Amino acid sequence: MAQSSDLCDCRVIHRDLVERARNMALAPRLLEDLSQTFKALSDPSRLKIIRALEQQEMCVCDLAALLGISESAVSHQLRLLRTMRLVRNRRAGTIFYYRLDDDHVAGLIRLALEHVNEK
Amino acid sequence: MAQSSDLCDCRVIHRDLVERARNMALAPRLLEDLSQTFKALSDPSRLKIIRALEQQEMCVCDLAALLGISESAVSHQLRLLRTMRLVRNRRAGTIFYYRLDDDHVAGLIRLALEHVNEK
DNA sequence: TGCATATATGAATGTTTGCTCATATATGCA
DNA sequence: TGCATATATGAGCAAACATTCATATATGCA
Repeated sequence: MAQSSDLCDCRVIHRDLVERARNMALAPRLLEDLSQTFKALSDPSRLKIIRALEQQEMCVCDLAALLGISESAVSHQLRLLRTMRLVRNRRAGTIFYYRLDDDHVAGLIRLALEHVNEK
Repeated sequence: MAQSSDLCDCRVIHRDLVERARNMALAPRLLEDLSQTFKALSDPSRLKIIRALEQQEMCVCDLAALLGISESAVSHQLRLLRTMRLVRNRRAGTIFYYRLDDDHVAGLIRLALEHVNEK
């Protein structure tokens, strides 16, 4: 393992800053989860789904009608959102109703909207 | 324009819910900006950069040393982050120091970390 | 002015992603 | 049990992406 030997590169201007940042770096696993979470929010179709579920439970075929894409496509996206624990579902017969998993999701959308609107 | 004629599809189970969600949908432009913002946060390299800049200003070559990737790659990523107004820079001679653009960025990271940690 | 340094930009490339189509599963009801 | 409905899953493909390499720009200094 390159300990901090890779800091010996002459192109590093501020070693102390680099070292400090390195010490406070997130664990690789955490970093990966974080990026996957943001990635799940980075697609317009998935954002539309989340916005809709902020207001009400909806089933797969309703979401497909809302977005104007196939139910298969919606199902694929919902699986991804479920994997990231952004949405969850409940079964009612053959129908699955989806809703947001927790409050963080809506919070993230709200904060990002604030950022975008502040031009 | 398909008014609400596209709601006549027989696969729509709950027309009222679909209609309500449609009425509250985000403007296409806003939706696109939102997804681009999250996309900017969805890459591990860019997240490392942002985490580092949460603590201190840093220049391009320091960030390259920290991440272990080329300065060119860092520069490309910084341009993307600048475009999304997530970071900004100041010039000091030939060196550019980067920092976070506003408080929303750190807030988004904090919220997403809460979500990820709540297993 | 001319050279060195620090960063930016463009083209090229291997990888990832979102959708479609076809097929599988699982529940409800006759 | 057998068929219809609602959703899930897998393979395949075009588009988008992150990095590298080569080159361009711009500041500082001799």
